[in-house]
Amino acid sequence: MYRTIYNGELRISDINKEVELVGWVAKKRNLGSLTFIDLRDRTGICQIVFKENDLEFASKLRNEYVIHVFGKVIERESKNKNLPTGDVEVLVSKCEVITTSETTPLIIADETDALEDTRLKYRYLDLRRPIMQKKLFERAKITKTMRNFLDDEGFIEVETPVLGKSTPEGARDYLVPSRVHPGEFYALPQSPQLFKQLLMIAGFEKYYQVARCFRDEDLRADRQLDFTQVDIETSFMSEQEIRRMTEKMLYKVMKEVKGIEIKIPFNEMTWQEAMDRFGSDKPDVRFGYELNDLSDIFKNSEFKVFKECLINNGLIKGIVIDNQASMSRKDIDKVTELAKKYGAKGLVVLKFINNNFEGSAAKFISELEKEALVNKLNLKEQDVLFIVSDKFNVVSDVLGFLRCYFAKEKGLIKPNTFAFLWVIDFPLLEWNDEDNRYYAKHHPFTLPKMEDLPLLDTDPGKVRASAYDVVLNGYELGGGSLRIYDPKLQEKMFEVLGFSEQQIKDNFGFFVDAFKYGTPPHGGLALGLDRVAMILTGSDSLRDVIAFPKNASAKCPMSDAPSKVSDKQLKELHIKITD
RNA sequence: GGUCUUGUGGUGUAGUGGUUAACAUGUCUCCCUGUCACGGAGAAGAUCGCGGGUUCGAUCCCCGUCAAGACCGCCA
Repeated sequence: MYRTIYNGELRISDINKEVELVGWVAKKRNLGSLTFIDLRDRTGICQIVFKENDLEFASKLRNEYVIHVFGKVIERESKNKNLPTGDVEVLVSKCEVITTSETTPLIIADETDALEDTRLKYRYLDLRRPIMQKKLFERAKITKTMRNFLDDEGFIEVETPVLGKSTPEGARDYLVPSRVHPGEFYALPQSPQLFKQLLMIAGFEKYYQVARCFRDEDLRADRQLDFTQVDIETSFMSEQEIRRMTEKMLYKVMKEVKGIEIKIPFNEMTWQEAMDRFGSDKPDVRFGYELNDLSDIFKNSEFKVFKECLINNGLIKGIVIDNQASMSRKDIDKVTELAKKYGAKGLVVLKFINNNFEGSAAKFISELEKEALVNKLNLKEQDVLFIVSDKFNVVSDVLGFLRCYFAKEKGLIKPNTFAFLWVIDFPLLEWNDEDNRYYAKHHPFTLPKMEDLPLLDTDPGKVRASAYDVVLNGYELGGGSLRIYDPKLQEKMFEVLGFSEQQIKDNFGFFVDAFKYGTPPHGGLALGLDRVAMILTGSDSLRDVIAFPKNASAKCPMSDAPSKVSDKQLKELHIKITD
């Protein structure tokens, strides 16, 4: 036996107990004939004291040594109100060094000085920091709460294969070469989509899985190569029922993990409304700065930029930022640069000062237009109006970004506020100019809205889907849909997407076959567990809630993966490196 | 694939066309009986990412390269 109690659990009620403790030396304070050591384990730290005969031993102890301590719990002469264990300390009677430690390359404390690269290289030390442990404990609690909820609701957890079949749609697949079948490859799942639908056909009715998913795309602060989804599928449930159930689950998570009672049901917004008002299909609704359509006001504009935009079926929209008129030429240039990054050709900036507009484009605005703007936008002194004129997508992207940018700049985003939202009625399809065809916005198995079915032949881009996303603070937490269960409709979908008979057979043959044998209406959703954990722990990056993440260039700085393999391995896999 | 930013003792930063390369923290030694970001005194520790160029002289300017970060593209 190593310990009788955890370090972080010692309290005044333990006084006079003889205890055994283990842990890491977090800090040593040598006062001459008295030495204090903060001993850390996963529960926290407690102070141990060395006196008299033990002082020589204490002098040999260094940070991060693992030690085994025997002693008596005593009340402190001077207490520390900042520590849960601050009323007591352990007077050492015997101490053993279990293992020693070299000087660590980073400071093991909540406030470490190391950059992320160093932290990832020595991740096992980074994870020794109490704040990192707290985040992973919190993540585990989120998973556990979800599992408990789904178990209680009668769901069965089923594991689906990691080695599967490559599918053409969606993200780039991670491929795994087959040794037994030269020239053939497995793909790692981007999601267990097909399998969970097959489980519905099999008749399980309620399935879930905490599933690892893989996508070979570039990383971001909120994107990893491999990530975890809480994947859910149900039979015989309506869209509303699935949403209500998801809300109940998130309610429970928020209550048990954060102690916050969120409002359910969540607000709902159609995709069209989200795009029109916020320029995003995952809007952060913790602040305003909504988009306004100004096309009408400028319909007779003499301003060349606006005029040409409207002729080319574009539109003119703007956002109003309050108390922003003090921004300098330099600030405006910076914001314009950012806008260009999101595809804008330019940005019209109008300051509202002394009941008039200032800015390089102000001279192109007629008196009539000015009046209309002031009335429509309810402008106040020192407001600044940012206008973008372009195609719908560009206008939305740019203004959607700018509203978030200014909200951050102005500190409108308060920590520990959570704005959940459903975005519903997504478009079924998305046109791709490059490939000159439609792609499924969600995936090819998404059920179109029944009332929009006739449009599938006449105007496929207008068809809405029974698809929904749950959004939190501007992040897409997850999404789902009802699935097609009529083989004829599925055939039609493949047709609209431009798949040939052969392609369907090769890629989805087994799946299409299964639908011939009695398919229940079904649907579900998948929640990005990493993102939920990131937001609930108040982290800026997914990497803070994943134990061993990849860095931005898809490498693991600790293990140095990916790495070269031997010629022997390559030969077995029938693979040749060409460049 | 692209844009931008960064690279200086173990760690994190400052700085300069000619320096003994600065500061904090960490490390080591000595002193200290109530510390808890302990305090005091001292010491060690850096080919200024790598290669080339400009220059009498480059850590500094230029080019290339490598590495890291943020974002765009991409992520059904």
